[in-house]
Amino acid sequence: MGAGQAEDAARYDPQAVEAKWQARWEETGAFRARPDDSRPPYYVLEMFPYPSGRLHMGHVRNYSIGDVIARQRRMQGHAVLHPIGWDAFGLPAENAAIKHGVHPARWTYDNIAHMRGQLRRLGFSYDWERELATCDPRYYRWEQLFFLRMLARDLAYKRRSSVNWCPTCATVLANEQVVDGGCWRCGTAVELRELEQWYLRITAYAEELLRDLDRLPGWPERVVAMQRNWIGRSEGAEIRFPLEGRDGEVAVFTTRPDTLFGVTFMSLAPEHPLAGTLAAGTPHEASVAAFVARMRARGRSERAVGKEGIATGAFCRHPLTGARLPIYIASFVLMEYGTGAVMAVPAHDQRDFEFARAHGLPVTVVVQPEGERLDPATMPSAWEGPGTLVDSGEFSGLASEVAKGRIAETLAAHGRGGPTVSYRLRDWGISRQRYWGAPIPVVYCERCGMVPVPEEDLPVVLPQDVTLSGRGGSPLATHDAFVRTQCGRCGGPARRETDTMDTFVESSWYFARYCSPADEREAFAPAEVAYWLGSRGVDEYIGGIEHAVLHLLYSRFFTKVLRDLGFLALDEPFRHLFTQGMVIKDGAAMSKSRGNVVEPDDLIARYGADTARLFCLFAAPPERDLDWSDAGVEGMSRFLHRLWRLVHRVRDRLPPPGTPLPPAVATPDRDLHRLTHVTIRRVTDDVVGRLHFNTAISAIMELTTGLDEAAENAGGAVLREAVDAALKLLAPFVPHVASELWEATGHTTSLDVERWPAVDPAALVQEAVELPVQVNGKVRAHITVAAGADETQVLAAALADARVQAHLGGRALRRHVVVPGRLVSLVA
RNA sequence: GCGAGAGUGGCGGAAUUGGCAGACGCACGAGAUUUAGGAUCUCGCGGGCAACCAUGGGGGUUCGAAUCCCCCCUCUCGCACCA
Repeated sequence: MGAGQAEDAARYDPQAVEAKWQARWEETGAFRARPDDSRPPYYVLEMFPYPSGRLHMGHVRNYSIGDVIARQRRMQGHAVLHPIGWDAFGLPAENAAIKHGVHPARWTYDNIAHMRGQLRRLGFSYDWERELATCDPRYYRWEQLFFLRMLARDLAYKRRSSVNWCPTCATVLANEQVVDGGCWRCGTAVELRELEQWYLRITAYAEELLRDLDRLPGWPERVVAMQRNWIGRSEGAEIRFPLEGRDGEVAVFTTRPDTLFGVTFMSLAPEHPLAGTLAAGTPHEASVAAFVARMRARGRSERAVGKEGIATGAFCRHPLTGARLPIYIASFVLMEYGTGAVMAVPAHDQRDFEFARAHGLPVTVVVQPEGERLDPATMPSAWEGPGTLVDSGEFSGLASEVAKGRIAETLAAHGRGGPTVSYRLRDWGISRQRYWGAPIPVVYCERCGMVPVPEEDLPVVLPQDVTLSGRGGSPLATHDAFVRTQCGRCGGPARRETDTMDTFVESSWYFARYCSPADEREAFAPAEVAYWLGSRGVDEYIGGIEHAVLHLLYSRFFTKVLRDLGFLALDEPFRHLFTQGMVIKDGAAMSKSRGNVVEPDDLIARYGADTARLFCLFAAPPERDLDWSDAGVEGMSRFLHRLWRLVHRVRDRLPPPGTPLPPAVATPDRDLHRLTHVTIRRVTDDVVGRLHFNTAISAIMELTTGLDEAAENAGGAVLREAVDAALKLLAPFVPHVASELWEATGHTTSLDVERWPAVDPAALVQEAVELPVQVNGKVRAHITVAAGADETQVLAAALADARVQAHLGGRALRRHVVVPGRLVSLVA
């Protein structure tokens, strides 16, 4: 079709427009982040993706949200750091290698290349020069350094214990990575295995991690709550019960020291060290060993049914009364919590109660609730509430709350325990028996034992030439050239550690590395870190809620460790956290098995990136789940086409950019002028304050509708102001089409660096306002009064209205309320 | 059980501090234009003929409640034998 220029311009072609602007941004390095002391810094970060192969709509939404913030803050005059990278280690790469014979590195970097292309095609304003991949030795060498420094400070250590084992992934999982008794990645039921593992001492920071949650007002409450629960601080007492007839004691943790005189037996976890030894050489030995073996074979969730147990035949003594207490092994006692042993008080703990009834053990009531008398013989369940102590020696008669402290003190005086605090949080197990991860930089010397790799020998590079069988065991263990090495201390023969680190370690500090991703001498260049992170941390961190106690807890821990190691001057990594909702279609999350996946590539090919972004931002406020709607996408596309036509229709009437408004905007133009500034105010509030992009976009839509209606008659300068404002306000959402129209309306500057429009309060002033009038609580009329009218005038106008008169029906006015600018309320 | 959040038209959602409930978009209906359109434009669009009734249900506070208070129901998410 012999298209003239006019026809070309009249047609919005997103593909062409987007290609043009993406090329220009790349040429000019428009989004390069440089510290600039004349500007306030702003660091906006989205959780970096795992390079799974392709983006999904959740990514598009996540990164669209971040990009609006980045672009808007830039226009507000901030120097903005908006980086992107790849969480590139992990099991899928290794599984793909086993299945398809591709090397994990190849698979990973191919995926990165493809996904990088997708991100560029969406027009996100990243500083691509800061892109990093965690599988790059130039990245993980610093992680190995942190590990060595942690090792030197006893914040990293190795210990043998029972750990969560995923048989499908053939590796160990941290407690945080076990979800409902299954693997967080594949869902397979987790088994317990006895293994020697590396741990990071996150428990040393339990108190600070908990306390500083109060310093995170910019975090969603529920994430804070989840972390608080996860850390699980509880105050109570440690109490030690001496064993009968042998040396040693059983230590327990209890939150109810007040019930100490109600203890009738002891319960140990099957993994408790005493579980194997107490019955040794007695008639109980075989049955206890069998029970322990049976329990150990069970996973955590299988154990959670029923209250099984067995007597060891051994006894301990009550620390205050000397009473003889039988020791049991019980299925429900967890080795990971407290001391792995529980003092059983059946009258006042439901679990102990059920166990006692099942095993015919005595029940002793020592706390009587107010207005009730518990009878051990007939009570149907334990009384776990407060009350008055009975049968508790010198403590009888005390309120249970008071008795807690008294008994704990008395125990301390007798050297049998004392007040203490227990946490649910366990140390973070980071050993993984897999290949595609960062090597743990230690060696095992025949002479010196475990020896850290000297810092100057870092990085310990992951070898490329491995065979991945998928048959379990760390693949590195079979790599002779890797394993065989020299001791860094004595130079003798040594074996390398063949476990790799949990990939959550890499993602715990990447946000800081973005400050100086290419620095070869230091992990974090001080000047860059001081500027971008300072003591504030990331200004806005955006991602899914699923990492509430994984990544987000580990990152907080790492930040505090790096601070204490002198790498950062930061207490908390993320000043403000934004958790976006999921993308839902047909009532469920998009997934291949459901067949409800929308491919970003298809969407972009059909409508362009601007439409894809706009829909993600418009369909719901970002913290809520987003219901996908193909028709809704059409609507967004229509809006952009309409905008395009509108701007091209009016562009010939626009005076040159920068034409000043007349000193006083005259009446027919006032409405558009006012609408422009009302919109600026609404959009600014929504984007800066609440991050409610859906309402910001609808406000801009209203402006374009108003513009459309006023276009024929509006004066040039006011029209220019409205068009410019609309394009600037749209720039963060739909940067390509906004830039193109900006250029089409005669601007020679780049829209990306334009200043965000400011509200002119004078423009908001109205000459007359319409007010609703309520009579006895119902709106009965509308009156128009001068904007500055005082209460008397407004009331007079309301009473003069015929409909108001009719509804008053001649009755006397009993009361009136005039809210200036809002309404009039009359009571008759 | 504990913790967090949500419940508003046919649908997604709006109402920022108690002040005109339903902005904006979708879907739908009518019309215009068009060779045609799943393009574009205009109008309409919670229910009810109306008085009125409507923000999960029931009470309350108030001149006025989607919004605040009390009780209840439903749904989503997280944690859960944590001693």
